[in-house]
Amino acid sequence: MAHGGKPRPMKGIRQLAEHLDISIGTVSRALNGKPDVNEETRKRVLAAAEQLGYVANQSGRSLRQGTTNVIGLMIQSSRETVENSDNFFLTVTGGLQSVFSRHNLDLIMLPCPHDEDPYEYLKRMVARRIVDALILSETQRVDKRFDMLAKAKIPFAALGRSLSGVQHPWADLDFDGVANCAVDRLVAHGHRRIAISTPASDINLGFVFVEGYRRALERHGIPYDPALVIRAKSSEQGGYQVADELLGLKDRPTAVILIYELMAIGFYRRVMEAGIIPGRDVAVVGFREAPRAKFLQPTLTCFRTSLHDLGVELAEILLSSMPAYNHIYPNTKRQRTWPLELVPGESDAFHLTTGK
Amino acid sequence: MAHGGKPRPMKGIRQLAEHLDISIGTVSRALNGKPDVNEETRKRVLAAAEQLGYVANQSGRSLRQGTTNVIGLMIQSSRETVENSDNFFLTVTGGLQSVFSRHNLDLIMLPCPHDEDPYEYLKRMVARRIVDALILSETQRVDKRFDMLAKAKIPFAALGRSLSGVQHPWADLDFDGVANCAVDRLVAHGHRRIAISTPASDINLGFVFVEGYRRALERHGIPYDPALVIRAKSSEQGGYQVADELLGLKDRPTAVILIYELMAIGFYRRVMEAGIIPGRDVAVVGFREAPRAKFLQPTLTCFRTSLHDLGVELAEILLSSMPAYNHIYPNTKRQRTWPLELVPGESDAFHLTTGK
DNA sequence: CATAGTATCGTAAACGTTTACGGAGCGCGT
DNA sequence: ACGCGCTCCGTAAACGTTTACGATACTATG
Repeated sequence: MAHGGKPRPMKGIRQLAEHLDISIGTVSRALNGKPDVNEETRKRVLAAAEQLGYVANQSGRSLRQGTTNVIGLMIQSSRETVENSDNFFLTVTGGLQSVFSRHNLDLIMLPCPHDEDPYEYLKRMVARRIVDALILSETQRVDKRFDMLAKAKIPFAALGRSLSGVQHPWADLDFDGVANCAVDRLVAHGHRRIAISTPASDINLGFVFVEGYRRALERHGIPYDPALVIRAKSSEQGGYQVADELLGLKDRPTAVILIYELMAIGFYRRVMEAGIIPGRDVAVVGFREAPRAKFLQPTLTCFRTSLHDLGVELAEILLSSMPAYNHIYPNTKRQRTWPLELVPGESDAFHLTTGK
Repeated sequence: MAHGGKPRPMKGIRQLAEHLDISIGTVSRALNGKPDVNEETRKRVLAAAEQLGYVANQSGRSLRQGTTNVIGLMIQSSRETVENSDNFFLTVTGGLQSVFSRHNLDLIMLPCPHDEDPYEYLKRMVARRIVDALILSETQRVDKRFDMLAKAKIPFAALGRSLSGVQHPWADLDFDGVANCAVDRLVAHGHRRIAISTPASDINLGFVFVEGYRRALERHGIPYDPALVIRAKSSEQGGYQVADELLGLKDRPTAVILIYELMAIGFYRRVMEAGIIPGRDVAVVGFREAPRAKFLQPTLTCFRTSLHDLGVELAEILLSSMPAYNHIYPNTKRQRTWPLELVPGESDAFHLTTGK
């Protein structure tokens, strides 16, 4: 109240302290909710901080307590994923944030440049200590990043499984279950030659997907034919290419399972060029539901899920493995396959033999 | 060489210094390329740092020199954009990074949660001093964020224009030019009633787009009819809705300009439901080129550009307005409309009156 | 030889916090 | 009167850097 006037830009906690005629230590304690401070003075401090617009300098705080209150989500804008991944990550991000924000944690995205090795990039980010914990995506089959983070004792969780040695927390879409469900449905509709698409890179989800497919076939006593597993980019072009390859086979499949729903657009196009009509001559099942898949004709059979809720789950998994928070999120299951729900469409609604 | 063994995890510059038997100050100078250090010792220091995997702690550095070497790209995953942002941000990010990495600057993405006011979110991020400079996207017509950053003296650039008071650096797609070009082309093909779509929110690009359209019409002596400006979401559904609204008009337009190419999918669908064939009965022009637009039939006339290069330009614009870098990037033009190139398709290739 | 200049390095202060530690004041029971 | 425990607060050290400043050794110059 003494030297009134406009709230000048705060320089630091020291100014705030001498404005209040309290010691700097007490101010800090008051702001951080420490117990040994009079409730009355705490109110004063909080009010003054609010009024003067004081916010603790993150660098000072991090330096002292070795914590940043920031969680990093690493994404690799690899050439393949960059074509279709934005909505995916942004939606999951929404779920993550809804949990983190409750604990005053901020989420930042760490986009690894195309031309940099993801491992080196991550190492740099870790060394900089800009984040307290990490969420990794686009997990490789064997992923050195996990071992590195484990060794560096940085808490992390993965959006996607991996076969790495370390037992890490993760949440992942249930590729296995989807492949199973798709095969079951197609077999029930009379199909025996069923093709499947998988990403070209050695990202782990492709293996899980194909493995689920393989086991489902086995269950139905259908031989596994490697020629029916097509590697292609997860894009329209990829779908086009898948159709192209399958059309070239001597013994063509009667059904196909696509790992990404957008591929159906290209797939439809290519087979129609060959006079084959999806939903009548060939059955098509897509993976995730996307708004644009709704506009396909015939409508695409695919799988629905809430990526937002997946983000929520993943955030809780991460927090449960952070020492500072695992009392809030007790040791829940730290590895979670996220279910998807079948959305029947017209693209595989016919029965192969009866033709209806 | 003395106490050999595995490179233990570095604790700090101090350990590195005593490992080399040099003073901590010299080590710091050597690492940072300061002049007054022997080239020979510098080599030794760099080698040791590399070998021991030492990387400067960012908190300590930031605290001392008030700089973080991090640039933030703020994105708002607003409900509308999240559905269609596609690869847009990730592609621009690639361009940004290719420039920033040359200066040892890292880019992080700051995703503003749905439920938080972007202004408050930004204020918090600024107060935390986690970034040196900012790139703002999805600029509003009047955008308080600009004034705030200007007042706080945080360097920034915008991906998109704004009408705010402050004269800020920006790079933006040439919505104006695109609208002009599209109108010119359609008029040349005999059209006089031309509709246009614009986003529902008060994001600035919509205004620029429609304004360019209005002026182009004026140039051709065609009256501006507000009924032909349709507000819709930039998605397939939005395109569907645009077609729906236009079909309801008594005096239907013969051509439409869509602000987002994906809208064409929904637009095509709706008009075909009404027995109207795009490219024959109605002319369609889309905005940006996207892989999936290639799969439309008839092919969509749209506009191509390199979003990566736009990112490069934007990065340079930002650096040129940062005190520490503007000697490297001299005062280039700090406001840049980014050109797009027409990609003629079949969707507007016919002449209205001759019908060919 | 004295002096000035140069190249290289060490010392210590500073950046803004948090927190361990101790001290002052007070009430209370013996 | 004394000691004890409790509440509240001030002091100062520490986190890991960078950098202004001064110190040293050496070279060149007169």
